[in-house]
Amino acid sequence: MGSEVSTGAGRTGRGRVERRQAILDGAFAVFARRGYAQACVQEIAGEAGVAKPTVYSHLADKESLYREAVGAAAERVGDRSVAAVEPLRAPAEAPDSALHAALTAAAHALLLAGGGEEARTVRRLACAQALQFPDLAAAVREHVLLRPHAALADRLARLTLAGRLRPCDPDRAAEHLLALLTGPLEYRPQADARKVAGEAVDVFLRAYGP
Amino acid sequence: MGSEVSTGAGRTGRGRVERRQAILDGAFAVFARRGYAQACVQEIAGEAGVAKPTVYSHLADKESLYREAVGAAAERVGDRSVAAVEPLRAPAEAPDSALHAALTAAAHALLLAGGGEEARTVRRLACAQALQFPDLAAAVREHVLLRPHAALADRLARLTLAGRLRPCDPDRAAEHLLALLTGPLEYRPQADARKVAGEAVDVFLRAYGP
DNA sequence: CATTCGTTGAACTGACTGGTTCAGAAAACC
DNA sequence: GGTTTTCTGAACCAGTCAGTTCAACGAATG
Repeated sequence: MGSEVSTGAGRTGRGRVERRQAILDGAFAVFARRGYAQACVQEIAGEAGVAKPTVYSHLADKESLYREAVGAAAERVGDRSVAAVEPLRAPAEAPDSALHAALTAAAHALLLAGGGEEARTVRRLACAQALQFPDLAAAVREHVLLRPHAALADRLARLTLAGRLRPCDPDRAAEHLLALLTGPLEYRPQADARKVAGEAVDVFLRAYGP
Repeated sequence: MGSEVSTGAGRTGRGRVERRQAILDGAFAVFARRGYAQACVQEIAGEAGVAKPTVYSHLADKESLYREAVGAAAERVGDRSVAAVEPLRAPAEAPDSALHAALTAAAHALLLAGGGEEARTVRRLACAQALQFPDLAAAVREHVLLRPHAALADRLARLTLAGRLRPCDPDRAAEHLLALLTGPLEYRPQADARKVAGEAVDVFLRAYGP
């Protein structure tokens, strides 16, 4: 009781939240390379440079470890994806080549955010335990899939209204653009992101251009 | 040794292979609803209407059960997908509307084969244990993803050569069409397959039509 | 009828691991 | 330096489940 008065921080001077974060980071790393069932709490503790009881003093059990670690990562990925779409606020009077460039840039950023290592891992982990933790899978889906889709659809709607795209359902258009982006990665995981983005935008604009 | 002479069948008069198949079917069902770790061999035996030692008399261990069951299902899905593309051998002199119709039919069939319950389950199971059985994941990928892609690319190449599509890389075109098909299912799992297929082909032909 | 072979049910072993406990070490605080 | 608190390491408990063993059973077979 005395220590919190003196420092004002959580409990032990400095390092309460940092240590919790270290544990969550370790948990994510271990879950990523072992999967849920194979990961043992012992190893997570080691990864975080901490003893097993310490882990349990921060998170209730293995399940919480998983939920917190994966959920936080999903949020990060979602944030990055939404941010990638944000610059797509086209000034109405720009030429068509600028639209093409802006779209390509956004597509490329989106691909880096949604196809990167962390994003891939999050999707795999969520899918792997979808039966056991369906609510977590739903939350990940919300962050990683639906939020970026909604953000992109918003931008496309504005572009359509500005006459930069042929009249269309922006939700449908967003689905198609995202599919054109992420689909090729399934078939060629090693493909150059910039090239994939360029091709996707080309096809998209041929179909949805004015 | 004596019995095979008399009946000519595997071992016990009738039912050796049928029983093995029943066990594999049971295994697939149980793995599908529990996941690998949660599934216990006892339940698989029950699902197949058989005792636990009988299971082990047909397959070596739980891992084999998983590999055989998932592998066989992946092969079925792959076969169905390839068959869906097969009718796309367009007579060269047909009108463009016939191309559109044929493409839509193939797309719809492809969607039913690759987006159906079994296909989804196979993908989930393979992805879930990808770390533990990477070779199985690769095999599933081969059957469920790469084989249909190659078959479709073949058809698109012939169509391109016949002047029915604008000159393009058929591999890339196949990726894009498949992406347009399966992508929307990620965002709207309940969507009408026929509608999704129609929209995908519309977009595809606007971008790749002659 | 006697034999043979696969099936069955049940019990058993062995390994693994999540989660807890506890006494002692280390560090922060005054 | 003395006090308090957290962290550590190790042992421990309990539950689960893969895989095995075995005696009894039943159906074909001769």
